[in-house]
Amino acid sequence: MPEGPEIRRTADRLAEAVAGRALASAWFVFPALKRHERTLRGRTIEAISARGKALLVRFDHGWTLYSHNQLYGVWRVVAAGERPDTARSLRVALETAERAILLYSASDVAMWRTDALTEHPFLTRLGPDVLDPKLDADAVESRLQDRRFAGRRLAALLLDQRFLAGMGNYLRSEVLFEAGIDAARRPADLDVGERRRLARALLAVPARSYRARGIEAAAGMRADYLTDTPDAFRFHVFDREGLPCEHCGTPIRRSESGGRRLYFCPRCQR
DNA sequence: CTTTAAACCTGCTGGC
DNA sequence: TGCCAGCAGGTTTAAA
Repeated sequence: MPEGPEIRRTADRLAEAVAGRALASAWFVFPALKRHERTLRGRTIEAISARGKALLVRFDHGWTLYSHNQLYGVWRVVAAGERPDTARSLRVALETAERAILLYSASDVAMWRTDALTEHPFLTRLGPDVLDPKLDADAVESRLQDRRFAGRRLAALLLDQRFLAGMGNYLRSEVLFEAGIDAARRPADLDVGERRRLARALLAVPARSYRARGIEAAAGMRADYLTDTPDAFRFHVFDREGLPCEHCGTPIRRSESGGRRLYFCPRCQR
């Protein structure tokens, strides 16, 4: 689901189940995609990957399926022929001989030719993926100094997928806390040390979340991320309003920015 | 240009 | 139990 680490984990899980396999059938609820059902039959799923919060399924005939889960989309892996009893609405079903991958609830789904000059319009606007292992702190630092981004408040910038794809709302709070920087600051106003700390946190926090299997290791949605499973990603500020900061003991505060929840330590973040 | 507010997609939770 | 409002980890659009 939602942020970059969770989407990438989903891609891993789907790839493990069906990548390299031939499709026995394909089904779409969307009228615009119906015509692909026939052409996909017998095609091989070459790869399943994530780019930011977009999930991509590449087929061997030069087409790629794009899906965006927004807040509610869910990909599931089931045995071939199985259709779990759920209130969610099924949107896509890709079935191999042994297993099927099912997309529920998402409405932002498209197919496009992978070798076409025009990429999916959403992808062309994305910045580098925060989870890309080739992305290093130097690159993030120089991006912070890019004049497209340097004058913007970090609160808004860290959610902007054109800056870094895959960032999201819980990561925003956690990255700023890790860097010790207030969300109202702008990249242009940071000193060298602060900029360095922010660049490192922008890479380290999402990577840590990904390694911990994101915030839904336990498999569901809300509530699950509050339970302290040993290998789960642990929040330091997000969803911790009123609890003491682990560094200084000051109560964590909650505010709103861009209509989204923002949590921070008023003392540690300057 | 940036920021803000509202709308939209859908599902879950809590209160009455 | 059932209904409804409110909220949600996202994004787009229009207005300020």
